[in-house]
Amino acid sequence: MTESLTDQRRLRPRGSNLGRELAEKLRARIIGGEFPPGARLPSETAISDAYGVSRVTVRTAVKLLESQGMVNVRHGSGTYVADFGGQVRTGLQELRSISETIQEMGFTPRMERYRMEQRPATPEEAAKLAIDDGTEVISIQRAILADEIVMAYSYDVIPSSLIPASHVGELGVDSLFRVLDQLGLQPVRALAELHAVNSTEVAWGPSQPESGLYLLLDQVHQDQRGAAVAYSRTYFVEGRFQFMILRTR
Amino acid sequence: MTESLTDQRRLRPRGSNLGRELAEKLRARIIGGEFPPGARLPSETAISDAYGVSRVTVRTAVKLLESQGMVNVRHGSGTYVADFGGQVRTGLQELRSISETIQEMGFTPRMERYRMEQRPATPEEAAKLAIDDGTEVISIQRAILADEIVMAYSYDVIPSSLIPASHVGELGVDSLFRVLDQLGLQPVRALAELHAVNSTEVAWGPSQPESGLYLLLDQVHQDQRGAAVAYSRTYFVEGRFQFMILRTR
DNA sequence: GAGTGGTCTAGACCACGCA
DNA sequence: GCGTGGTCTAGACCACTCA
Repeated sequence: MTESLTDQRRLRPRGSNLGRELAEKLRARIIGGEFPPGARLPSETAISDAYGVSRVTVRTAVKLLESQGMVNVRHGSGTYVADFGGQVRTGLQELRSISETIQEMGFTPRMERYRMEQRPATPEEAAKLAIDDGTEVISIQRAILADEIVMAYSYDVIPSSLIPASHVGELGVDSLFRVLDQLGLQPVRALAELHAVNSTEVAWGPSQPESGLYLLLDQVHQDQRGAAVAYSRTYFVEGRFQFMILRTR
Repeated sequence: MTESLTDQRRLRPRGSNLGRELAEKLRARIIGGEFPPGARLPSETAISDAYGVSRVTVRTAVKLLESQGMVNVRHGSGTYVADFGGQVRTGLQELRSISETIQEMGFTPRMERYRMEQRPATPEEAAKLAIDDGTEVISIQRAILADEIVMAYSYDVIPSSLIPASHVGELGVDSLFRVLDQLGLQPVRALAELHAVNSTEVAWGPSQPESGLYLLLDQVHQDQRGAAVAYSRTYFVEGRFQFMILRTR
């Protein structure tokens, strides 16, 4: 391996780090089929040598993959690729763009904006966003697709004051994360609530899921200073998106 | 600080580590009022000196506290005690007994065993528990109540070999965690999958929830060695139990 | 016993905030 | 400009698995 990760340090995108990058590369190799489910990854020292990074860095990468349910680590034995049956799978505790997640699992993400309007915040939205009742917000309804199949319907609310007119057009078309990122409002944490929902009023348009069964992720996104930047209710169509979480004591 | 954490290495309980211990000590000082909400903790180097551990270890401790919503870390400024308003908010990412959680929310937990049998594992169960097809397992169906209201219906499977006959009677009556703990099989991690479920076949007995809507926590509990000790499918009645999770980048 | 992951250290340099 | 947290390294030793 002649290409060292550290050489590219200056070119790295924001919010990235060597561990994260290494995790991406390993994930790509896993999805690419080089390491099929059940296969053992090279040892941590071997990976460390191959990529020219320290073992500590390798370990942060492996831990990330583990928390995403991508691999299982067995002390004294090795790190093995998990069997996630080709489904989109993601670790809940890590805040990431849905589009990114879809892409990394080897599918093509797309947004479809259904409706967007500017209106006063409802009391509930105002409470979630910690703004005054009736403050102007931009409300967006969009569908999130992977390979043209709807993964989720999302209802997002953002205080209008955060979005300059020049960027409004991108909302609901591009990834919400990407838009916020460009404005320096990258969410770094989200306080999320989980619910099961059964309703025919969530979806719109053609090809609505038959069951009407969703996993609702009700979350407030916060920026680095702890300020609320967005309130999202994202309804994931049950069975199309796999949420997992590594719970530890 | 004369008492160095590293000196006690041999006395440390299993499954612990310096970072976790340090987090406990810091948490105790925070709860004890030494650092009230909004206060800044000593710098990482200062803590590292005071406790005789490396800064890397301090950072793992601080990260743990941050993931529990105990502190907010601000780059270039410091680490501040969060204002958690007296509320006990149990995050999903932390593995705890449901009974314990119910108790901490001020309710009285109770188990109601509906059915228990010993039988060969189904292929799916065997796969989850990493045992051979057809290995004998104990299957338990129980309801978990808080103040006599059903919070969840749980379907648990445990390899028979793990449970001595003397403890079988407690299964499904006492907290599963407590029973496993007594056998030295305390789960330290669980790989959980989340699903929305709508079914009338989950619940039993009288006073079944009308909606049939559940949040399913499908999880494999593992002990310290990574061995699967139990496979649980717990159906939480939607709306009666609140799951929160702090997602971070 | 060889090889794997688990833990920890000391030290370096970078990026950010704040006065 | 100084102090803070953010990242990364090289190396050490321990605990575990498996042949």
